[in-house]
Amino acid sequence: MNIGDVARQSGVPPKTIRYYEDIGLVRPKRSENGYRAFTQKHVHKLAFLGRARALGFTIEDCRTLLALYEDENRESMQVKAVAEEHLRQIDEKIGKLQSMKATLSELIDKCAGDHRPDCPILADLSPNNPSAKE
Amino acid sequence: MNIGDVARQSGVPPKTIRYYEDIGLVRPKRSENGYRAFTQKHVHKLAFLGRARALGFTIEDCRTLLALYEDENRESMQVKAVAEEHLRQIDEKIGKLQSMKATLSELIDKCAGDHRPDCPILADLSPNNPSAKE
DNA sequence: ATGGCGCTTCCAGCAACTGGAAGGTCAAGC
DNA sequence: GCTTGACCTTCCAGTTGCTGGAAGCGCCAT
Repeated sequence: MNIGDVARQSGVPPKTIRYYEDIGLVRPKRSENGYRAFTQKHVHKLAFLGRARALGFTIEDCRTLLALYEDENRESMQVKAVAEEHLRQIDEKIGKLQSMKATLSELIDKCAGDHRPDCPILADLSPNNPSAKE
Repeated sequence: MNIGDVARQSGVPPKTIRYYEDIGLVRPKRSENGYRAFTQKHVHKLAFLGRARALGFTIEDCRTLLALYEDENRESMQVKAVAEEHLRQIDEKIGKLQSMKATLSELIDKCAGDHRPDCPILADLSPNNPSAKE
């Protein structure tokens, strides 16, 4: 199977598949003509990767998950550990974003948004403002 | 003032200040010896940038905000517009992360996390799973 | 044989820094 | 006067995960 077919079947774009080969996530053989020769197994793997990435796992996480996926002797706690750590990272990101959102919303509320130059948003960003964190 | 002092006073690391000069956010003069010569105004600007970045504004947003900050004839609606657009982006990110979090939490809950290989997390990532989105 | 796709490689770029190497400067101490 | 060490300078590379584009083959149909 050529890269285009695999892309269609797995939902992972050709460019990305080549990149994944570069970093060793998939290792297709080559045909006589130099084309990458994929099997159904590769399609499978790539779809797996696509889903893991969609859940926000890093490439390194994906490498680990893929290895566990293919390891008959894995223990589900290994998988769970990776997922839990990832969940922590997500929570952290959400927390930061929500804190930004809170500040930003507040400032936006206070800003008249008219034709006058006075603006609480700029005032807050200004170092003259004593409400600086750190 | 040398870069180190400015870094201490503004909270922006020297490397970052040099980078900001590279991309034209600050334009310090140079001393005889080739050192960057900063003024209090630069400290001010850099602190402003530091805060804007901490609120998650992109560098391009920062460029815009800084220009508005220094423009006596700005209209607060211009600032507000930038902030509102940024808030939208943040909301979008939060939404995506929360959706990931929801899926991930669910899977983690379902996973025994023991010594057996069976794992709902891997099962969900597997393309054999019909619950695929997209 | 001529299109027009599809495949290949390699190089560059995105965002926003950050680390490190190689080297010049400056003030202090002996 | 010389060394030490903390600064400063520039430039290059790496981070994350692709994505776009150029140049150049292969393959199939007309």
